[in-house]
Amino acid sequence: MNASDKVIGRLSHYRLLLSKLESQGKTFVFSRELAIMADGTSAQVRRDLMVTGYEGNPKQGYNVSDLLDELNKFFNFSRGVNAVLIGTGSLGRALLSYFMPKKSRYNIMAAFDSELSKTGRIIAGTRCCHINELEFELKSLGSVVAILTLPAEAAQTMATRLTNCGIKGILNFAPVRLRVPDDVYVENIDVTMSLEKVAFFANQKSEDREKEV
Amino acid sequence: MNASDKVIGRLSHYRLLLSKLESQGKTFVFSRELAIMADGTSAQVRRDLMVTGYEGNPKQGYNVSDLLDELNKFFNFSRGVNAVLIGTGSLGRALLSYFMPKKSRYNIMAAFDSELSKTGRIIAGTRCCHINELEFELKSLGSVVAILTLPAEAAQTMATRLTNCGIKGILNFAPVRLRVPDDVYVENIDVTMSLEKVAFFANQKSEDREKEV
DNA sequence: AGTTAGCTGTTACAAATTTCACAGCGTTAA
DNA sequence: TTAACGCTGTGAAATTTGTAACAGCTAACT
Repeated sequence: MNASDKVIGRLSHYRLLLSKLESQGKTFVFSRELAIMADGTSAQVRRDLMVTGYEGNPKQGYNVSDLLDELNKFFNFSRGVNAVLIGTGSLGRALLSYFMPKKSRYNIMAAFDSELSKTGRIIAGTRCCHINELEFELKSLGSVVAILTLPAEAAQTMATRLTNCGIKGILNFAPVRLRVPDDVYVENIDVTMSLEKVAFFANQKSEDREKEV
Repeated sequence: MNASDKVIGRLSHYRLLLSKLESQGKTFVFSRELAIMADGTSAQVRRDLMVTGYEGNPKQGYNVSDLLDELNKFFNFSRGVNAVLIGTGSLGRALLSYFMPKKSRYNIMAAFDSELSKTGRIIAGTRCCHINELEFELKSLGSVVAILTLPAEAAQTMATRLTNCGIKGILNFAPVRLRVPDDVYVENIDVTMSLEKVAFFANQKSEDREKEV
């Protein structure tokens, strides 16, 4: 099975929508309804769901709970998602509170920082270790993904260290494209770039409006 | 001129790379070099740069400063990017420090929150107003984009309020697809979805590796 | 001045992604 | 039981996005 990046992103979104619907007590949902919530088309929803193998019912649509189970199986998150976070600057700390350990399926097992003043503490329920202990800690943690919230200059070095430890997935907030082996997946979130995109298109839309008048 | 979302994103990235190169004293750069830094191909770089109209030199490549100027002109950020931020939770505050007012070209003019306890203060150099003052404040601020860092439940209501005020661009961190008029651009950053993508592909890559053996 | 090497700009091609369209099916209603 | 409706699953078309290839040019060298 090979699904593209985009399909996986949307499936994750459908998963979220379905869990909302389930908690609202809805038992069946049509592709069209999901499409509206996900800002897509019904054909796209159906096509995306094909990769999971789950089949809907021509009259009732999709069974919310069953499809949700199927997606959870598909994502294979039975034991939740385990991660480590590197860099406890303001963004790193914000993510630690965001994924605060409790009912969430996302567990940040440990945070790391190079500044001694920040280590040895608990931040938002997560223990913060010195970066020197990275390799040692990762050995006992097993399979995890890494969240990189550190300055651009330090990101590549850290990515290399992480891949050397066998890390296969990195969520990178540093505005740098990381060079990693083929068997490692990197997802970039570049807030500045996104903001510039928004500003650009906002500008453009304003200008379009002016022209029309 | 109509450039796609993706092209604009990459141009923004080139802009960042060029400003780094300029500060390093590099005067000329080849499409191939930019491609390596941006994790793309040289053809794509050249193709992307076509939309700006700037032309390079077949022997020396692109003049770093000139191309940077051209891109700044293209993005029309001469007076910087002005934004307001809605929601001063942990993520909102992290972004306020990230875009801390100083040499940055990104100015968060004001932050808003519905909790009275958080308003009337200065957070990371940005004054925080009560959400009731949104419409009033926006009038005096002129053209800005909005950054939404608030709970999913509140996002749609706020998006509607913002578009009613004439906002044309929204950077949305809430895990909801916003319904806005056609002349408003929305860029979504969904950290949870991105993390799930990373976890999924990391899983897959690990499995692929096991099969090969 | 003429030649050469190698990069750019751009067109043509290829791949990926989305949308269309419709056969087939399951439920409902008569 | 049968008929009808309307949704799903999916092959095929359309669109979008990325890649390849090459003519043309410019600096450097003879």
